[in-house]
Amino acid sequence: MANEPRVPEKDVASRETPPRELADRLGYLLGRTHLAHRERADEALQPLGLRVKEFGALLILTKDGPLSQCALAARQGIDRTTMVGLVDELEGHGFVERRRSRNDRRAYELHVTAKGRRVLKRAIEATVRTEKEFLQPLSAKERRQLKQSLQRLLFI
Amino acid sequence: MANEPRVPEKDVASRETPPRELADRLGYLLGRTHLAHRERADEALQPLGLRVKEFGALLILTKDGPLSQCALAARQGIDRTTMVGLVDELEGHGFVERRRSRNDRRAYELHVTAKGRRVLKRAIEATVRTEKEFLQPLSAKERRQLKQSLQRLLFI
DNA sequence: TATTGTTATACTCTATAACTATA
DNA sequence: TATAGTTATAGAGTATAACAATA
Repeated sequence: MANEPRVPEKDVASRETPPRELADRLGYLLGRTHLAHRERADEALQPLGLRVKEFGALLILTKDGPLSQCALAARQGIDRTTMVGLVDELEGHGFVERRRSRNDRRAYELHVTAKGRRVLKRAIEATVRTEKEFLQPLSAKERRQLKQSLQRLLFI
Repeated sequence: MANEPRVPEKDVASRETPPRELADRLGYLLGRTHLAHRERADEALQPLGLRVKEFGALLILTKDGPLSQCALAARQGIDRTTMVGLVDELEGHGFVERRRSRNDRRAYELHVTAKGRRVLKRAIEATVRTEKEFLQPLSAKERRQLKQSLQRLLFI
């Protein structure tokens, strides 16, 4: 059975008075920035029938697919039992096809459909636009440095 | 009744292969960085009987208290029904006291105890240390710029 | 025996609705 | 009527345990 939550969340970013005591703590800044950005990204993806998690799955499958559900789950860092519902939803929208693998008949090969590729293209455009708008307050140089710093923190 | 979850989460930051397709997307970078940092912060706070949310509450109460539960909830951007359990936990540890307000006998005044102030001092030290370790890969200038950029994105 | 996909189940987090006591 | 705190409840998200089919 597919998950069908799709409930519009409250605007977390604007519903509270910013606590001055926390405004200089890295954890607070990261958390609030992440939340604010994800809200806008989900908003931009909603008309396409995607959320950020499904967008990520579609992106990975398109670049590196076909993959099994287990392999995809590992790539996204989620449990394989959670992946069932995620693929149900992608398949329900016609973005992905489950094909039994010839080599290993326990596993599926997840194939992105033509419709899936079309929606991914639009989703990429939408999220690139969101990112640009979100980074508006920063100069081009500051944007580059922000992303570089985050990458260094993650991948070093 | 107080919440007593306190379940050690999996190490989300290290359990997956970084998908190259996502490594340049702002949303992915913010999400992973936030998660990785919060894991370390929760780890550092756990011996003190705190998690990041309770740490924030204690911080706000110490700087701007006494506050009512509603006022504190508004400051933290959470629901007042959720605040009940949070204060239960803080009171259970002896970090905070509920005193009936004289002016408005429906409301409490939340007072930080001496024990609460002691633990907050240690919690601040622990999280400052965590932040420093986390930002290690960056130069002093890069750290300043990272936090400044995040603040600009949030508060402008 | 181990692994893939699946279901049932449970746990965490959080919010809504409804209650009480005060205002 | 409205608000502070509380409880019961429900929903969303995600994980663990157990199962069938296959390796």
